[in-house]
Amino acid sequence: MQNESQIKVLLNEQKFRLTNERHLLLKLFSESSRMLTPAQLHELALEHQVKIGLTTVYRLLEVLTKTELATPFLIEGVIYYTFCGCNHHHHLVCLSCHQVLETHQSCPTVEVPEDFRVEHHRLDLYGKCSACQHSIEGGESH
Amino acid sequence: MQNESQIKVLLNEQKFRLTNERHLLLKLFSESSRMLTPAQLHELALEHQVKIGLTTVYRLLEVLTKTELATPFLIEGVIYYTFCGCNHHHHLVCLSCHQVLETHQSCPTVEVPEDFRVEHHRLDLYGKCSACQHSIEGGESH
DNA sequence: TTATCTGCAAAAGGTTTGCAACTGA
DNA sequence: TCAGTTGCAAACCTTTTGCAGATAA
Repeated sequence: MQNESQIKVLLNEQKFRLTNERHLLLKLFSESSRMLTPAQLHELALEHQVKIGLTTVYRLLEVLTKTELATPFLIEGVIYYTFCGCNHHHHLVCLSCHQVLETHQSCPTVEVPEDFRVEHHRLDLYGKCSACQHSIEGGESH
Repeated sequence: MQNESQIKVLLNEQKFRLTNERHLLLKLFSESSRMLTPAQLHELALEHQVKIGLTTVYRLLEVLTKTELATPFLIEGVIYYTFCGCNHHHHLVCLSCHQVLETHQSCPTVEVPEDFRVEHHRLDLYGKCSACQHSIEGGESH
C-alpha cells in the first residue's frame, strides 16, 4: 500500500486511529483498481478472511472521505468509493467494470466570476476501458 | 422555463410524456438556482400549491436524469439534483447555499490511454459564492 | 489510562414497487 | 384507444445509532 506511514499521519492528525482492522481493510481497498460500494468492500474483506463488520467498513469510508483518502462516486444512483492516495488527480472511470484510473495532468483553468471563491474541483472522465470495449457483452465482469 | 418545447421533444423521443404534473414541477425545478433533494423539490412544489406525490418527484428526476436534463450531485452523503437545460456545460457549486452556476467554457483536454474510449466527462468547481462569503455565518440560508 | 474503535442488533431514512384509477398523444 | 403516469401504502435497502466490551496511543 502506498505510503502507509503517511496515511497514518494523515489519520492521526484528525485524531483517527489506524487500527488493525483499518489497516487490513485499507490494504485491500487501496489495492483494488475498482470503485467499490461499502457492501462490496465488506464482501472483499470477508473473501480475504478479514473478519470485520459492515458498520466498521462504513466508518472507515467516512474517515477516509474526510481525510480525502477516498472519493465517492455516484453512478446510476449507487454510491461507490475509490481509494485516492495522497495527491490531487483526476479520474478515468470505466462504466462497465468500474475500474478507476488516475491521471495526473495539469488542472483545467476555468474562468469564474471574480466574487466566487473556488475551494476545490473535480474532473472525471467516463467511458469504457480497453478490456470492456473488446469483451462481447461489454464488460460488467472481472 | 428555457425551451419548453425542446424539452418536450427530448422527453417524447424516449416515450416519456410531459404531463401537467411534470410541466409544473419542471417549471419550479428549472427556475431554482439551487440543487435540490427530491424531498426539497417536493416541498417546493407544495409551497407553490402544486399538489403532487413524492413518488412522482422521484420518477420525474429519474426521467430527467436519463434524458440528461438533470444532473445529480453527491454532497456529504446527500444526493441533490440540478436542472440542466439542453447544452453541455460545467458547474460552479456553492457549498454553503447549494446554488449552482453554469459555465460554458471549453472543455478541458485530457490525454487518456489510447485504448480507453471516453464517452463523457464532468467538471465541477466547488467553493463559496459571493453572498455566502460575506454572510457572517457563511451561508446555509437563502 | 482513556479517547477512540468494534460488532451487533435495532432504528432510521431514503428510494422503489405494486396496483387501481387516470390521462396525454 | 392504450401506453405511460399518478398517488398511496407497503416493501426494500442502505446507512446510522446505541451500547458494552476491546484497543491504540
